[in-house]
Amino acid sequence: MKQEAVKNKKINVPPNFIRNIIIDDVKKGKHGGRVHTRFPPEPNGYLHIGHAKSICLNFGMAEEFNGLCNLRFDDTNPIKEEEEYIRSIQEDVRWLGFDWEDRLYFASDYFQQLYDWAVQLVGDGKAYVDDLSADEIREYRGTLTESGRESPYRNRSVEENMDLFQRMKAGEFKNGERVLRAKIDMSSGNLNMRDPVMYRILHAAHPRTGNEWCIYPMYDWAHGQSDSIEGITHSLCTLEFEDHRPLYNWFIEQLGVHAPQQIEFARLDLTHTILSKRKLLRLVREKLVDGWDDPRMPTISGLRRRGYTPESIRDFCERIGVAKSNSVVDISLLEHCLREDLNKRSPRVMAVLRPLKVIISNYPQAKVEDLEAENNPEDPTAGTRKIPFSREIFIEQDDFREDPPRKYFRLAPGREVRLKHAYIVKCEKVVKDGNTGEIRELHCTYDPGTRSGSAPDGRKVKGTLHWVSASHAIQAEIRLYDYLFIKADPNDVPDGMDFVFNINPNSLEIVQGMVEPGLADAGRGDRFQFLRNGYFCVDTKDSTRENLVFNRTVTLRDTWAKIEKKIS
RNA sequence: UGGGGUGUAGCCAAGUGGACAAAGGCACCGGGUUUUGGUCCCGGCAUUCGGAGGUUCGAAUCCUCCCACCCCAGCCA
Repeated sequence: MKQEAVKNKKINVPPNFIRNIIIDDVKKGKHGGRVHTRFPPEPNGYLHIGHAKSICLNFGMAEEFNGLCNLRFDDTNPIKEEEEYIRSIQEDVRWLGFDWEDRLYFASDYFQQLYDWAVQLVGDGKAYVDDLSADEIREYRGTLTESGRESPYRNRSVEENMDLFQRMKAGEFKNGERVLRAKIDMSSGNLNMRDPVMYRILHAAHPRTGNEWCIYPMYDWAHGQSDSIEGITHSLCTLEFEDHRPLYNWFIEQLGVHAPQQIEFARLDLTHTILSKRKLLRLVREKLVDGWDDPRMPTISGLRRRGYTPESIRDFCERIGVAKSNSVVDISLLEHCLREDLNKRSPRVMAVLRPLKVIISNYPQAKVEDLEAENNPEDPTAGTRKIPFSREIFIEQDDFREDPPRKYFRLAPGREVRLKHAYIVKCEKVVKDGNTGEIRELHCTYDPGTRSGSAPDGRKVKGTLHWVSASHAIQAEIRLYDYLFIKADPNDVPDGMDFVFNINPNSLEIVQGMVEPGLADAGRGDRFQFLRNGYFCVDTKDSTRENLVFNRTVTLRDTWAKIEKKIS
């Protein structure tokens, strides 16, 4: 039995090329068989589902091979980085279920070491101070097809470079006046090797180091060396860094320090979603959404507020695999993982989104019955609860059709339907507004012999509706979320337009619904399945005891919607 | 003749010369169960691996050429 479980676990974890490399390295005893990874976010925005892929990979590989995974902030650009992001990123990684223990690091922790190493390279004649302006450096760099030219300052003496670099650090020069560059090869086909900038002058306060520094290392100079300092064995990053790898290796080799192996994988892309930090920032800044944690955002905080579980996100990250081809994952896979998890764990509850009053004419005026309802058919241990039933109830407007289409087996004039956990009722009369013709209420009769829903005569009733007792139900604000972008590819826009063009105008619809009375005690963040509707959670920001607010996490699969679409 | 990558079903993705007339998942399409048109269960869904040649008894896997797409010219990461 146990063996089977182990086997099943193995089967469920799809192999990927990174795991294969690590297995191989461990087998060969590389790095003493050690596995040490890191998740290295830049604190310039909130984490999103794409980062979750990287987090799961890095922490996952470490866990699988009894290794370690660090959390390291790549905070080398004080102009873009903020404390708020440092805070939120930690919260999100933790919420996803990962633990960096005492290994919280910052590239800025290594500024002094990085500087000392830079001095070493200057001393070795492998780095030089360049006085060219940014524009000139670009010109000298050449183009994709033409070789670059060497800077006139490239062959300064070690002494002069040393002096200038120290003065850069001392704050003698203004922003942009000079940079430190590695002396590599201006004719390389790889632009990253054409004397990359290592340090730029930035007279800006850093969230962590304050005004201690006015020169800041560039990514290429900081990242690999940080990896090395931390003893990272496998430095996993995304595809766009593939042609930085030669530079990554070059620095490590010049320094002769511990050499981590950089391995690149394809970043996640999702349909109906945008995962560019720049674009997400724009949605926030232009108030096209209600902040980073708007439930329509693909950010971890948005998904959390929407009602996603960390388990479902981790499952998703496992299922999409890890490879090197650029791909766009269908968001329905994410939703599938979500539903699968929520189905197992969510208590069922009845809530009517768009109420239609039903009067059960043959039910006694003042009578109230407490009916027993199971909390979760998927989980027998979830128990049961009592829900009140009375003469006047609300059902969903969608559950009644005056002129029902084919295959519709909900309520219609003269038809019978079962009320979940209650009785079979029959629609006797439709009451309409005299002026508008709008359906006001329904008059039904119930069959007292069908309590709990089954008929003693054995007659079959196809439809089962959810409902709430009108006088007992409580009102709640229900926020119905849909995709933020109408098109699978939000960037597919007419000439001159951008992704904002594809924002779904109906991504949020707010209704005042009626929910069963037991929900009065629901606390922020609690998740439920609203029977036949979907999964909902109590909003963590706006919900109060007096004014319950629910977010729709995801709908239930809706076979009827498909049938209806087909027959119409 | 710039460099670096990738191409397996609508979408992800295993597979790295022989038990492959190519796993698995999502989506989709049928059917069954069902007091959620939910869940669950069963079945279908690539004679073919970007294309063309070649090597081999045997190729998605090796070789050659070609095609398509992605990334790189920040003192961003």
